[in-house]
Amino acid sequence: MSIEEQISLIRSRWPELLEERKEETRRTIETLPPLPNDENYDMIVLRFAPNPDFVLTLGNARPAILNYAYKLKYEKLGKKSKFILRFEDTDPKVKRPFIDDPQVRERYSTEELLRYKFIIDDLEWLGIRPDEIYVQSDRVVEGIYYDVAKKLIEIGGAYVCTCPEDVWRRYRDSKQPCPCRSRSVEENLELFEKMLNGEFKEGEAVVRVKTDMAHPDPSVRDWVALRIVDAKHPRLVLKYGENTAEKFKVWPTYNFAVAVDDHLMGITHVLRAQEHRVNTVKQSYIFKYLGWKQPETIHFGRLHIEGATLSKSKLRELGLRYDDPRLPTLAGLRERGILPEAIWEIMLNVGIKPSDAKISLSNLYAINRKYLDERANRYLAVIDPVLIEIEEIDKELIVCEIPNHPSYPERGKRKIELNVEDGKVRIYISKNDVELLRKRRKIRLLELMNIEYIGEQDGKIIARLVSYDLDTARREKLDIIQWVPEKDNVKIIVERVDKTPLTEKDFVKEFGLAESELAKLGKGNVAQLFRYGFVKVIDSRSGELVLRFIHE
RNA sequence: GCCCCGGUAGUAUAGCCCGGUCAAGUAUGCGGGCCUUUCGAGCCCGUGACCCGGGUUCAAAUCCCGGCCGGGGCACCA
Repeated sequence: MSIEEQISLIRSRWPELLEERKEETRRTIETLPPLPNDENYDMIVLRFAPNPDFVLTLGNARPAILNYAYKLKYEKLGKKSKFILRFEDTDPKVKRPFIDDPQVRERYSTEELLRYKFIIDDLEWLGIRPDEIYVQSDRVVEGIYYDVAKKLIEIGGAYVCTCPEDVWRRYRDSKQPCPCRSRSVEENLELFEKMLNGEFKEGEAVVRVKTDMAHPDPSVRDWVALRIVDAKHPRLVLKYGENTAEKFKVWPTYNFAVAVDDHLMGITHVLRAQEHRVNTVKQSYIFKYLGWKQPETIHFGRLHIEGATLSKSKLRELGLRYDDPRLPTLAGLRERGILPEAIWEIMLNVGIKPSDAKISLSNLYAINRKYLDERANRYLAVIDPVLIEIEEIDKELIVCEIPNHPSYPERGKRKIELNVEDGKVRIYISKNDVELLRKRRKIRLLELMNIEYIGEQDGKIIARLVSYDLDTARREKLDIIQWVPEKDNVKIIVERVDKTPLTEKDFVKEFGLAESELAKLGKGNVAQLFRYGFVKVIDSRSGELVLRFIHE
């Protein structure tokens, strides 16, 4: 029955079913709740600000997609809107940029690494194209943060603190100001100049923002805006050479750089994870001192995925390639066969609510399957092949046709010819199905014929032809199984990753045979193997086809 | 320990701001059926949740208080 026929059947018999069905409430860009106070802005400016210390993970996809989704949403509503990509690479030591790793060096040119192309590629894959791109280490060289820091010192909003860290902590914990806090503006400017000139070593001087020494959260009390880091920034080394990189050792902290840049870039709305909640408070002091308008902020919960960590540092510790299909990096998911549409759907579905969300694998697969199903053609393949000889064939040659995709007949069919010798034809079936055949006795070979089990001889199964027609199989409710010709076939190796990330040291491999047509699919294409699952072609060079199992 | 933020079925989400139309919707999962030359897709049916206790109210998933549980932060990381 076609869908139309089914609907009309239901309509005639149970009309109330159709009428009472409530509308689906699937999340789309249109159904995202409006951003706070959006009417106060002529243009909505959003940003995604990753640290380029690794490629993007599924966790980063949430802020990336949500921010971009709002840009698209407001554009659709006829409002001007902008999406900025900003690389926050202001820690050359603890969070070194991921540009000197051999994995990226072999794939990207120096020019590309300076642009942190590996992240731009991840976004591109998601269909995200930033309107503007900034790199904070460039802005350090341009002196942007130093200028704002000077201004802040001049208006008495910041001071240079030369207390040793442990001494400062004691002041902080007892809510008392340290002696540095009362230094004159002139003194502070002079000391700051010395910091910039390299007259202090790491840890000897920092610029602190005057906040509130009695603030209930100790980390808010006179937080550090700039500090000295005794390491050459790898990106600056690559771009300008050792000597120049040597000169820039005063780096803004996250909160300072974010406050300055959010203002300078005209960001109107910040959508970020809830771990940044206190940072909004810290940053508010900068905005108040300088008379800037602080962006509207929305904090959403953290994202978890079943059976995997999304922590970049932990993922790096695994020592795998960043695009290993076992990894929940975007590059890994891409290799695995997960489609960007599926990631978008999940992120829009999870939305911007403040509670944490755990994505289950079965949910991810179900959504991905929906998109994969229409683009993956169907092929015959068997795992652990067992030869089966079918007797009593009454033809010289058997020709059958397999539809490329049962749901889309317009995609055509392909022919498979089987030679008959002495009234016998030989094919392979999966070891799994042998048991089925023994038990049920009769079985239908998909698009080929109905057979009956006779016995076993020299490791092969002996069966006989019952009939070719489908009606017999239907009438007798025969199981339908897939098969592969004895001669015209190709070896396959399927790599399976059922856990993300790895719990096994190696991939689980399954060996089998597929119809030779499958070998025509190029690397990177997806297929569905009948009664097995969706696979992606990862190598087809050596006569053996290497496939990656995506999911059922 | 201190400071924040959460808590709707296995999972995710809608509703909560502006209490009644919510004996709680949707997706996925799970169970069953139909359809189909796949264990895929599609269609149908079923399953299953408002953390607990008080309060306010004619009426609470929705408002208030307390508890419990979970998460995040407490860096010269981002």
